Formats: sequence, structure tokens, C-alpha cells
Amino acid sequence: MGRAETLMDMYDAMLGALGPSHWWPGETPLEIAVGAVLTQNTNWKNVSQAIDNLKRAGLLDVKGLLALPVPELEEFIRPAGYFRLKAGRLRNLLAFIDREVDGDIGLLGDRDFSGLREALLGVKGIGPETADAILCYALDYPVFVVDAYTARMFQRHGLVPNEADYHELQAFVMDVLPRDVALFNEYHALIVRVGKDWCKKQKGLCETCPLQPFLS
DNA sequence: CACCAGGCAAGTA
DNA sequence: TACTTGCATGGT
Repeated sequence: MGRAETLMDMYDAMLGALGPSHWWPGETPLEIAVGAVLTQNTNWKNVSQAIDNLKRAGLLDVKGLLALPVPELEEFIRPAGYFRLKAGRLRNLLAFIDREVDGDIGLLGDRDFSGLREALLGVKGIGPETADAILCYALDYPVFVVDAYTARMFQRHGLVPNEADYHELQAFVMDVLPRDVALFNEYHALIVRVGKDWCKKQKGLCETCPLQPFLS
């Protein structure tokens, strides 16, 4: 059985067990991009509170957020943790959006993929996962987002070497599956959902995991 | 109590 | 280049 078939069988198993994910949680490209920064190494539940704070204050707006004094921004996003760090990272991203497309993040979707990805990676605080999450979930580029769960899952199933880096994990999927934004969107979402419920860092409840049949 | 959560950058040797 | 550490809150 080839890699593409295996990956699609795993996808079907997860989708069949859990149903569609409807990711990313977030109503606008900007909300998704902000969430992508805030969720770095952080539980989504905490991020959700931070985003609610910004929403209720009517601040989910590039220029509005940039005009906000940093200490106030920090208070709004405090529940998401690393709030000083993330206030800076958010401002770096917002300044980028303001500079490139005058604050209209949707316009980034017209850009050449590779150039835009490189530009995002040039923003301090935006690494490969955050860049790809923004590209896939906010801007609809067909890119597969890799995260800690992805590495853990593929490693535990013996599909990739334990030392595989971000790009290798991403290529493992993208080299063999059709470049379909809906597919990559759902695939990453399913991996996170399965990871959260069955594949914690230390404990794994493999007996009831939808991917249990795929364990060698 | 320990450990984890949808990372990333800076520091050290 | 290859590790290590700081960043911070909230939940299990």
C-alpha cells in the first residue's frame, strides 16, 4: 500500500469517527490570523477568551489594534498566556498586514504563495506553523499545517523518522496528496482533534483511538 | 503536585 | 550547528 492510500485511509477513519471539523474556529481572516498567533503552545480554550475580549471591545481590526497602547493589548490577551510576548508578535503581524495591504488582510490572498509564505516567515514571531495556519485557514491556500500532534502521530505509526523536521513532515503529506485546500484544512483539524482526545504527550489511549487499526 | 496546551526566538557552547 | 531556556495562563 502506498503512502497516499495510507494517508487517505487514516483521513477517512478520523473523519468517519469524528465528522467534519468546520475549522478554523473564527469568523474572519483577521480573527483567524490573530488566533493563530495566540494559540502558539497554548490551549485553544484560553485563546478563545482572549479573542472574546478583543471582540467585545470591537477591536478585531488591524488599525484599531495597532492604535491600542501595548499595555492595554496585553490585558485583553492575558488569558492566552505569554501575553507580553504575544502582544509584540501580534503587533508585528498587524504591522505587516498594514504595510502590505493597508490592513485589508484578505488582499494577501492575491499574492504568490511562496513569496507570501517567505514574507510571513520574515515577521518576528511567525514561524512555519503559524504562517501555514494563516495561509490555509485565513487565506485558503492549499497548504498542510504541521503541528506537534502531527509529528507525534506519524512517528507513533512509524511513518516518518523521529527526527523528521517541520518541512519533512509537511512534504510527507503534500508530496502525495492532491493540493486541495479543503482536504488539507480538514486533515490538520482532524489530527488535532484526535490528538487532543487520544494522543496526549505522555499518555496515549490507543485502544479507542480512530487510528488504532493503523498501529503496527 | 506534575504535566500539558493547535510555537518561536534568543542564548549558549 | 545542536541543544537549552524563557515566555504565562488555565485546565486536568
